[in-house]
Amino acid sequence: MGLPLRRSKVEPPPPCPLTRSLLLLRGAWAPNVIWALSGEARRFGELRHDIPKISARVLSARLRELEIRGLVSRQLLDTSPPSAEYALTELGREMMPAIKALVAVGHKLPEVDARARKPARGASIAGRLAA
Amino acid sequence: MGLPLRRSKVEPPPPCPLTRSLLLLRGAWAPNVIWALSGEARRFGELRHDIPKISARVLSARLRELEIRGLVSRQLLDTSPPSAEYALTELGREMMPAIKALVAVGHKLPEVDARARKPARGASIAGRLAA
DNA sequence: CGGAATCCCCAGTGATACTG
DNA sequence: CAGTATCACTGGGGATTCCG
Repeated sequence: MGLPLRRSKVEPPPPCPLTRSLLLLRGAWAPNVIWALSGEARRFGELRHDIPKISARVLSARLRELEIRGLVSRQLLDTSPPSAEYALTELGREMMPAIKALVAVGHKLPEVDARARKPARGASIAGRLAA
Repeated sequence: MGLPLRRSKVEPPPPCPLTRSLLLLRGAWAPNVIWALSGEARRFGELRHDIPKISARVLSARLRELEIRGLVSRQLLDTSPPSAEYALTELGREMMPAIKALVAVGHKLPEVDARARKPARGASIAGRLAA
């Protein structure tokens, strides 16, 4: 799979129906970027400000990926100094209801520490749930 | 390294409304696991068979995490040899419509190579879209 | 059979500096 | 302001092995 150069040695999981849409939400910062764009169009610098701690490198990468995947549009503004404006595409706006449905269910989830992925030795599930 | 400086261990991104639900879909195999459970209850070995190539280690980790997060229930069956049965909880079933909405939008997405995240030098976006 | 412990690798991210 | 180049590090995941 892949462009001529640099194939990944790590074989990806077989795709499931969810795969296509989840590709958009992959990456630690993708959700924040999409959410920040769910309102009105934003410029690069605005996004950096809206999403504290995100690095320019990652923001740039996620925006470019979302653009390639058809969720985000990029418009170079002929201003001085130059600026760029990002917005959700039609497809991007179509996806928002699905996203919001997910958010709604998320609110009903029990609060669990992120470390749930890294089970402490000897700690029982009950213990972690009770904490 | 010198002294035990508690160097920042990859600070997680600030949470956004999506974060909570996306924690469930994190990990390369989580979508497959959830999808495999969306029908009827399955045993550990059945899941390994349903999800080709998944390692026991990862399947176990994802199931445990989903259990902790309240999406999946685990029932130890008192059989011989011992077996375990996994199923979506009430909350898990509540999440399925949201998931399916996401799947529906996914079908409308343009087919883009997974390598979109690793832009090749000099290759234009248009070029990758046309490919 | 269901799962935990160990070892290793690499894709994604952060930090910083630099360019247009 | 809007990105890109380079380096270093981390932890998720694969493979294998061992346990109840």
